[in-house]
Amino acid sequence: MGYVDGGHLKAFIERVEKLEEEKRSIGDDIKDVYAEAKSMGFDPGVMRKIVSLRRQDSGRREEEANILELYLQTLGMA
Amino acid sequence: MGYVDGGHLKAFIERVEKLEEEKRSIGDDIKDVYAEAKSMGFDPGVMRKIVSLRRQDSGRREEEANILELYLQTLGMA
Amino acid sequence: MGYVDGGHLKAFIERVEKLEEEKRSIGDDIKDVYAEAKSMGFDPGVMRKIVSLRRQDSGRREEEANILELYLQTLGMA
Amino acid sequence: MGYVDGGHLKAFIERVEKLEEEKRSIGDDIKDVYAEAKSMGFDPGVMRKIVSLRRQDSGRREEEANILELYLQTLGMA
DNA sequence: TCAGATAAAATCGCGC
DNA sequence: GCGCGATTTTATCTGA
Repeated sequence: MGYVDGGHLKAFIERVEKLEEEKRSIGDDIKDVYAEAKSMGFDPGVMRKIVSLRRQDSGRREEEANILELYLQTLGMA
Repeated sequence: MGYVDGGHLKAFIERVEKLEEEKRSIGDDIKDVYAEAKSMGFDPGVMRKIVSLRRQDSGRREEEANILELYLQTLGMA
Repeated sequence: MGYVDGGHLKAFIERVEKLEEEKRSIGDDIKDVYAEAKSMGFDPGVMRKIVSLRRQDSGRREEEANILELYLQTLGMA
Repeated sequence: MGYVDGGHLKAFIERVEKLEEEKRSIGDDIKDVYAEAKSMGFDPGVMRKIVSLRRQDSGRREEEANILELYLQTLGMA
């Protein structure tokens, strides 16, 4: 122990950093969309709520599917 | 008063949702990189710390470190 | 700058640590409840899902109230 | 098969929810302490770091710090 | 600039 | 012991 393959480590770190940069860039794009919408008279706060509610909806649907499956498993095990 | 252009609103919402989906996808890619690194013997926890350290603006980091140092000394922990 | 009231700082830190200890203790109590339920034949996984869904429900109700208020404000401003 | 004792289940769920409510309440208390400290001129961010440092098991902290150091040296960042 | 809300990151704990 | 998911904590962002 004590040896580290610096070349590989560096490559991994840089891949992560590149991906994080892309992610940040998309985050900026999202902000731009809200700004553009706002400039056209839409309320960004309301828009964010809508997006959030729609996200929760799909999340909840998934959860419900999961719990259904769990119930079936539980019954199947009994 | 009270009129909302639903067509434009819908388009904006969908653009945001598409971008958020891409963002999530990149997040998954990042997880994959860490997993791959781990499978080669690297410690993902430490790698994350490195990425985090590099991400922080060094100026602010030093500033905060100084305050922390001061507090620790005050508490007799340094 | 450079002076820190160590007495007050220490007191605050200790208050936080005491509260965190209580929080951890309650977390343990929760685990105990699940364990007890499991010993009586209930499925902890299913129970957690139920608790989670009920929590989401109240959260969603709040969010819907928020968005309603936002809409009203938006209309009131128009 | 398929029978569930709803009375007991409901009781367990409610015990969990009550405990979770208490936990949330203590979380709020902690936030209050930080707010009060801030109002007296302390830096909450730094205070959180101190609490975090004290919480960490020092043995494990040293272990991880060593690996981090090794990686940083390998990358030429140390 | 600050508080409050939102989202991201790190950590923790469970089940497999 | 490992991955996965939930929780918690941190950081960012928005609006006052």
